[in-house]
Amino acid sequence: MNVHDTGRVILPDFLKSCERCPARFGGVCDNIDLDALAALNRLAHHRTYEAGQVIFSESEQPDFFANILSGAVKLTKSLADGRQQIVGLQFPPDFLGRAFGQSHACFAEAATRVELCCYPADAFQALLQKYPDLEHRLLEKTLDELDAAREWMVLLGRKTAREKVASFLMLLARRTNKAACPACAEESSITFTIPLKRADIADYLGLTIETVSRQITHLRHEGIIETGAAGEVFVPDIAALQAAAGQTEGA
Amino acid sequence: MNVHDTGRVILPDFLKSCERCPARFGGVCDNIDLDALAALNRLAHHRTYEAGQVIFSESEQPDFFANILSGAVKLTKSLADGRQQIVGLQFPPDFLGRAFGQSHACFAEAATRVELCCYPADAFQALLQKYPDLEHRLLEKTLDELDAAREWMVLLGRKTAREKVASFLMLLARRTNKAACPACAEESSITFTIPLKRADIADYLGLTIETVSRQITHLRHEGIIETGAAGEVFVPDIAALQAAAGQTEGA
DNA sequence: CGGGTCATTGAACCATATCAAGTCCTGTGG
DNA sequence: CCACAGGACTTGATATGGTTCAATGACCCG
Repeated sequence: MNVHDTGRVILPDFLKSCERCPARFGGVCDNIDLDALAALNRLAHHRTYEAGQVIFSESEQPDFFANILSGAVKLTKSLADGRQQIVGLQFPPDFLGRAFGQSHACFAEAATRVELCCYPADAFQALLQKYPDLEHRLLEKTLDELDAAREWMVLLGRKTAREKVASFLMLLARRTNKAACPACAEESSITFTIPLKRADIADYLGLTIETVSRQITHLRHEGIIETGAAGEVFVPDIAALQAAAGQTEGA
Repeated sequence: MNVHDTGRVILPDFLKSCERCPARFGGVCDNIDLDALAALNRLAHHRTYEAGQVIFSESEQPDFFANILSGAVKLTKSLADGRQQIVGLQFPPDFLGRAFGQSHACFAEAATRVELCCYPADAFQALLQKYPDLEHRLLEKTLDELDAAREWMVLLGRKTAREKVASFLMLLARRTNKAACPACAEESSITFTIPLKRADIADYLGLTIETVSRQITHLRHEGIIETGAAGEVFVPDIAALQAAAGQTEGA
């Protein structure tokens, strides 16, 4: 993960729209020089997708890249017979799209209502070339995603259903609150909302919806989580959930 | 994947040692400007590891990065109780190491005898800053690895044991021969050697050694592969193996 | 109230794990 | 040349976690 130090910089007036941007800290546009930011700003246009809408599809040539401003995006890949796997779940301030590729190699779909800050593909790639700072940020973010993907490979290959579900809840606890409130990382309890249907969770964890449902029920009976309406989850003791998730040795 | 166009450039004398390097095409040092290449060349020193030797370990701060010149490297992560998952299998001309990180987030071990072309970490990162070309190449390679990791997530989460083993063999067929002979991609049959023990294959595929063994036997009985001594595999009809591997929709 | 989607629960089944021999290969020493 | 020891792999029998199939329940919206 990256240290953000642009917070100190006061943006000039014409970058007002970036000042309060949810992707301001941690996005590709964070911690780059002002010229680059200004150029990006000129390129940007916002777009909104409703839950379930396709953002781009596999094998389609990228025509734009984007920062996620709000909501959650599923990246999925499927086998010829329809089996699906979610290969990435993205939240603000993640970057969306595969630079320098013939195609995004996967399918992106809004899991909830999603707001994006979009850049036309060609122009963005030109900026990457012009501003090494920007390319550096993209590299950092790509490396972080690679780390996350590998962490998930451990989950998919070696964890039990219970550990998978617990890990998924831990991920949400971390991702959906870090942005909102970096300080509350210290809290020992937490509340958040699951932005996915059971079918999506199953596709993310390499399980079936029935197994996901059973494991959630099981965690509830154990007192590790409490559930409310509309996918609300309360975790009284994060450490207990963490333990149920099984830890990777390094961490 | 990237197009290599440096082939046309004739290297000056003092870069002789790079001229015949197995990482010359496709490595981080491919397709960068001559100054950058010369700087890398000055930094580089070769190192050899025997099969089974640890190259670096998780949580250790990176002190060098490297190109793989020959052999195969396993990147593994494990859970606290010892369950293991191989999260990356690297061949020439792959890049080894996590730039800009507090730690490599995984454990690297030589799967076979391995030759590396190593760069001291600090100096290499300084070059990344100095030569955007080089950083660009690293970004491209990182993006390719992310694609590969996601492809593998589909395998881990959604493929059957038979498909997993067939996919693994396809991977070897592609990786161990592409470098050696780009042209033979067109052949319909192929021979290669499995550079891993059953235990490693199992850790790569999220299976047990017994299951791996049974599936290999099964593929042999079906006539999809023939096996010789020392892990040699002959695939009479690549398309048949490809079919057994299950295809991801886009491909 | 009725029809749809989504989630939960139960029962039976099956793919893969687990446990336990056995076999093959290779190198070593007599 | 044979005996044999150890590791890697294979094969078999059994167990089980997770899937599959089927029914039911909860909620929403018109």
